[in-house]
Amino acid sequence: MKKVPLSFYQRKDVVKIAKELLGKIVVTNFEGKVTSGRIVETEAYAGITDRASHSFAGRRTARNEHMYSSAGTAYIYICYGMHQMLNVVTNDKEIPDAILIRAVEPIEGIEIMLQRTGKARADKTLTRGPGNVGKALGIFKHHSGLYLLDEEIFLLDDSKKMPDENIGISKRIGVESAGEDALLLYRFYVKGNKYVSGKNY
DNA sequence: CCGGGGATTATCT
DNA sequence: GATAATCCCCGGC
Repeated sequence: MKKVPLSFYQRKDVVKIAKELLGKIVVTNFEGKVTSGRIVETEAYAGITDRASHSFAGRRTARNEHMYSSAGTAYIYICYGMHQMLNVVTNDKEIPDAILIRAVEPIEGIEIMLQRTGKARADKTLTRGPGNVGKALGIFKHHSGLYLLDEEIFLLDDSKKMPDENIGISKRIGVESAGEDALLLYRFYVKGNKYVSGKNY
């Protein structure tokens, strides 16, 4: 299986890329512990024009600095003081587009994921929702800035095509304070997959 | 299955 | 000092 190439991330249309990330496989390899899962839910955050984006209106701080990195960088931040959220940075350097990985379907290293999350069983909550994805894959804020073509966090493409009729589209979750931008249809998910968060599947 | 509310702290004002 | 791109548990049905 091949890594998702840099050219995939370098394109300009972050919403299109968010949709195309469905079906790709996220792998983490930290200290010899390999865990992976198939992406089943994503959300696009469209840089400086998107009121729901951390980089809206060009806001740039220590937290969101990696949104401005070149395509194929991981942007990880802490939400609600405890959840580690994994994003994929797209578009040119200095253009802060990113895609939040909201849910994956576990593939490899399920025992490790159970240890990390403290769960007794591998049920649908193991990797459902962005906070759980970060926890199961062992992702922390200090991993922000890693390059997705290196060996610690990367994406694989198994060449299976995700048919359009299997893809659901909706507004994003938890961004009510973004005004009218909260209505944008920037969330994509695999219809019927039990790991998709929310009730919308 | 569904809704309400508490947890918990980095980050920004 | 307020907010946050969330999660879990609990009670009710």
